[in-house]
Amino acid sequence: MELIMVFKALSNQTRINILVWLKQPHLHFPADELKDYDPNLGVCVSDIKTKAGLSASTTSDYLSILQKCGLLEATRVGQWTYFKRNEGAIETLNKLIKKAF
Amino acid sequence: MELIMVFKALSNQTRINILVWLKQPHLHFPADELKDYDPNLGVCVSDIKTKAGLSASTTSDYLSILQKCGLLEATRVGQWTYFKRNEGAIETLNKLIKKAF
DNA sequence: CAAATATATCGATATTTACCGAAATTACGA
DNA sequence: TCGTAATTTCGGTAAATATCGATATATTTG
Repeated sequence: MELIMVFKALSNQTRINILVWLKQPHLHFPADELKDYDPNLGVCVSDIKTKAGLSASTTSDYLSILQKCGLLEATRVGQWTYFKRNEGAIETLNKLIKKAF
Repeated sequence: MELIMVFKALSNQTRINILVWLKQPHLHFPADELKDYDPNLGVCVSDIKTKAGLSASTTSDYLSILQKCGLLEATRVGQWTYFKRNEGAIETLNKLIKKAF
């Protein structure tokens, strides 16, 4: 995990929000608004797009940025891509930050 | 402390380095290369500039960015400005990150 | 297979950031 | 008070990031 990549990923309010929303999906994505949700897989791109109020392309970009630095994991199921937090990586990040700083 | 400001400040390798260097100044700024060092005040801009290999203006910019988001503290003594880590803020940051993510 | 849906990728433009050198500011010392 | 040193501020240019719409790629379904 590249600390600087993580910090770049997190220097955008929407990307911070996505990480927070995905901590408790049921809280931030009301069930009746969710097109698709599987606790094991996470939330699909469209639902995050709607919540963030961004275009599909930007949303896809953001999720990809968060994934590439390790904070999110993606699972493709049919036409959907579900994203969820990589809790292990987030814990590692906390330790890294505590150690480095 | 604005989390996003901190992340922006840290999305630059040199600024990350500065924070790490200032954790143990004696280790990263050999005594015989230090123009000025006071454990209570920190390290002066010129010494950080030399270590970072950047221009004076960029170094000043970077230090100011780190200071504005709360990670560093500055003390002006005569013609020198000494910078040191704000350990309290860094601890707060760790807690904030742990809580938010 | 054709149409529809979800997502990803590809330019394109606007904004932000990275850095620099020059100039301004402040402090010191002869 | 003049010259020198340390730092900051001020433009300026180059590179990176933000964000979009259009297009491309899968996948599902009629």
